[in-house]
Amino acid sequence: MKYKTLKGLQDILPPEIAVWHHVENISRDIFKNYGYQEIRLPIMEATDVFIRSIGETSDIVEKEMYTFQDKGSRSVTLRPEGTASFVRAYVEHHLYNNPAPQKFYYMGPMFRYERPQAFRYRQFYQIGAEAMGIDDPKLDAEIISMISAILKSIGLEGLNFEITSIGCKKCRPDYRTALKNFFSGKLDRFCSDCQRRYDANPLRILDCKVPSCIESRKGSPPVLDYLCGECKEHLDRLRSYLGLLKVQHTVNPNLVRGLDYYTKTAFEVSSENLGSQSAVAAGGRYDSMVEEFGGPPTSGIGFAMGMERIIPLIKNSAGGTDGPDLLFCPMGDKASEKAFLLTEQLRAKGLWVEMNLEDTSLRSQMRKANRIRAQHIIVIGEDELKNNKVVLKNMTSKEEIAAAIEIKELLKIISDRK
RNA sequence: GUGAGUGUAGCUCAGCUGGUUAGAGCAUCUGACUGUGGCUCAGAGGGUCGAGGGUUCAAAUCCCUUCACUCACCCCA
Repeated sequence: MKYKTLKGLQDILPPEIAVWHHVENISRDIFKNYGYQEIRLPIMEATDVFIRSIGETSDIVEKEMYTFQDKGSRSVTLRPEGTASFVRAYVEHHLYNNPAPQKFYYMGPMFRYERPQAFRYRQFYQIGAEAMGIDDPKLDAEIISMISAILKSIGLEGLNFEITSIGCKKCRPDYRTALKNFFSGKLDRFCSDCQRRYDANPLRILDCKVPSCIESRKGSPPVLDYLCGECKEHLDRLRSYLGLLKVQHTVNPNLVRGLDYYTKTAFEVSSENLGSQSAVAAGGRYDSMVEEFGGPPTSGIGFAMGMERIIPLIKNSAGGTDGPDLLFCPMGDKASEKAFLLTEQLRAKGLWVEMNLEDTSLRSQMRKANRIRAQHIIVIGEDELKNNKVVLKNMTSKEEIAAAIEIKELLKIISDRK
């Protein structure tokens, strides 16, 4: 084999596409009910768009971006996630001038240069949404409830919703200092990654899974104790709204997002059935990114869900698809030409029509009709041409009906029996 | 970037401690008294056994190297 897909990329073939459409259609329907409109964004941006938003020290920026120079020597990057591009567009097109909240959704491929693994690809597809201009936690609750509605409608079970608050510009620095103070004396007890994290992003030490680090960080100051009044109230109200909407969830103070732009609310939806890549959807609030991108102070909240993680969770996803409404089985050149014409004419009338293009035995044509699940067939040969009559056979009921070789009549018979 | 596992037909795999033209099931195509399918039966096509090197009279099988894939760590959707 000469060529193969690049590592971590995959072809999605027709049988599976049906499931993708299923997920996409449900999402679109529910987004519509919640007032979200589709937005389509480029799959690459100036590299700075991602560095400035996701964070210089984040894993994504440090080692996972597909970055290259274009022919004009500009550094461009294939988007590793959707929100940064979205905020760029939001500011570029002054979308904040529309009545708040402005709500958008998108679906499309993202790119991260990681070692592929089960449910993890280098090109992966996300469905995401962003709601802008309102900092009331009702919006947080609404978006989490919407995710729940989508996933429930898709039919997923065994999902856990976790939420937390990671503070804001005002209170996070205090917490950061408190953490560093706590760790500073015993840094040698942590793994090399954590020692690096100490300077880069001490919050990530809380998420380390190395046993000695888990042990050594016991008694570290809890995030929630350091939230400012505003952040604390935000979280409390979010919880009460989620309760009102009956969205089951737990608070996980150690939930750490890999993106630096989050403020206040962060959340993650995980599945028990995905092995080690358990995150199905995740998101959070970002109340200062618009301003950092040159727009007016505007709060925002968004999420993304991973298609490759949702699709394997869908049960009995393999559905048998029907074949063409009609298949012509011509015998001989003359008949084949007539069938060729009729096929085109009936297609123009809105039917799915196929014909056997190879001159093989009727038996083999019938076999093929069966295999492609043709709903009806018409055998057309010398006799049929001479008499201007054909027999239309229903392949499931075996019922046969005589008909004139005439578009209107064929169309009517097939439409009636569909 | 680190660690482990696996590479034989389109797919799933068999091939024991090395021994003649490498197998099965499924799938594909064809045929079964010349124009009617799904079942059955018969047959056909399809593999440089991931690649390169080595040991041997002899390698899919043993050794080395390499590549690819998979899973896990890190991190994440």
